[in-house]
Parts: sequence; structure tokens; C-alpha cells
Amino acid sequence: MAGENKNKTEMTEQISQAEREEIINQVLEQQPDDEILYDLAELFKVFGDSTRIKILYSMFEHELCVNDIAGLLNLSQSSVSHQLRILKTSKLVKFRREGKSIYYSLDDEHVRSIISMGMEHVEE
Amino acid sequence: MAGENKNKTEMTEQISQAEREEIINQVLEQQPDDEILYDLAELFKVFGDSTRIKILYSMFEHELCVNDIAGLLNLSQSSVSHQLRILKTSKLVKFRREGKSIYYSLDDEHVRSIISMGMEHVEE
DNA sequence: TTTACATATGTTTAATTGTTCATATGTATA
DNA sequence: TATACATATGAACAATTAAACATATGTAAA
Repeated sequence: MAGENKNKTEMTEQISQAEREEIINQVLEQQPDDEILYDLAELFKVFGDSTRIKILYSMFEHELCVNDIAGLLNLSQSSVSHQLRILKTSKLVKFRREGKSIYYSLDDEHVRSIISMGMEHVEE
Repeated sequence: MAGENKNKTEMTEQISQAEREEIINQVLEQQPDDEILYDLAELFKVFGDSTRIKILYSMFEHELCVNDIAGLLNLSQSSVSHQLRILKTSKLVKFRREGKSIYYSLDDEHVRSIISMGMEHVEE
């Protein structure tokens, strides 16, 4: 029982044609629907821009308003606002109004987790 | 001691100008170097394409050769090869040769973690 | 209800990038 | 050492997209 779960990826020994086909079938079964993988790619695409990452990271601990972010990161108000719209649409940030200002913050812990995971990989 | 660590992001109460400035300074201090955030964005950019995500996911449990992937995902050999090069360059996959075939697999657990984190967010 | 401040949005442009097609490289076998 | 098979690579093209600029919307204070 214990030995059966060893990761196939690590096995460099020869494998039969039948076993290969079995693996192919397993992969096909386990593969999520294209639609889900498309959404997943779209999610990562949002993290995949240095301006947006800077904005997201600036909100890692505290909420910030648009002008704060623009000032902190030396970006135009327009650029920040455009990017925040994308982050809003992807549900990566939430916001609240306070007077004339609108304060943005990370939407949930998932966002923090994803960034942290990426950081770990980058910092190797 | 315990109360001081409460997450500022969740505080909707009014905050003084001085406190705001203190927060701005904190954010500036905590912000990683642009170079690091650039690399982080580059990493996510690699995950941010549906073809590459499909390829990565197909290798979630097992190593696969180029033709396997092309067949499984109904992609051209050229397209798969091009994308695998990008995945190789980003250290997201590793590979080994076995005769004429080259078997690719996810490089490490980080890759799996990042995909899983993204999946959790998408499946909400 | 003006005026100023804060943010959002529409449009254009330049740059990036995924795919395709053609071809090259590498490996095993007859 | 030809031939076939597996993978990689180069170049061209089409599509996507971030930034800049101008302008619109929303809010508060005079």
C-alpha cells in the first residue's frame, strides 16, 4: 500500500507501452475543463504585469487610495486607475469610499497566498 | 501587545493624517525592489497563457513527452515545443531524454502550489 | 452652486507575444 | 550511412494590451 503512491514523475525506470497509455488516460481524465484552465490563465495574466504586481504588493499590508499608490510607485493617476479596474474585475481587490478618496485593499487571503508563493519561487 | 497586530486593512475607522503618513512610509519600506517585482510579474506571465497552463496541468501528476502533450491537448508539435522552451527558461519544468523522446515534468512543488492556489481562487 | 479635488473612462498608439509554416538538429534503426 | 522519428528553432503575421492623453464623473467645501 505504501509503495504504490510514489510519485511517477520521479521514476526513471523503463515503462511498458500499456502503462504509458494508462497514464495518458489518467491525465486526460484529471485534466480540468478548458474553460476552467482558461479562467486560471486569465487570473495569472492579471498578476503577470509589473505595474499591477507593484500595485498589489503595495496593498499587501494596508489599504491605500489611488493617489497614495500613484505617488508611492511614481505612476500616473490614469495608469493606476486603469489597472485597479482590471484588479477589481478579477476580484483581486476590494474598495471602499471615504469622502473623496477610494481606498483599495487585497480582496482575500488567496491573493496574498498566490503572491507569496510566487515570491518564494522568484527568491530561490 | 495582542491588540496591536490587528490588520489595518480591516479597520474602517477614521485615521489621522500622521498615521496615514506613517503607513505610507511602512509601505515604501516593505515594498521589494522593482527588480524582484519585475521577476515576479515575469513568473506569473508564464502561467498567464491558456496553452501553457494546459501544458503545465497535464504534467501535474506525470511526466509527459512532447508528442504526448501535443496529442492530449490537440496542439501542434511546434506550438508545444515553443511553449516548453518558455517553461524551461522560467525553470517551471525539467526534462530528461529517453531515446528519441524527451520527457517533461514540473520542476518542483512550488509550481504545483502556485497552480493549486490559483485553482482555489478560480473555483470560488 | 461654483470651485477644487479624487477617481474613472474612452481612444489611440507602440510594443509584446502566441501561432503557423518551414526547416534544422538530434537520435535510433535498418 | 540512409531513413524515419522526435523535438527544436527561426521568421512572419495577427492579436492583445499597457501607457499616455484628454475628458468625464463624483464628492466636498467655500
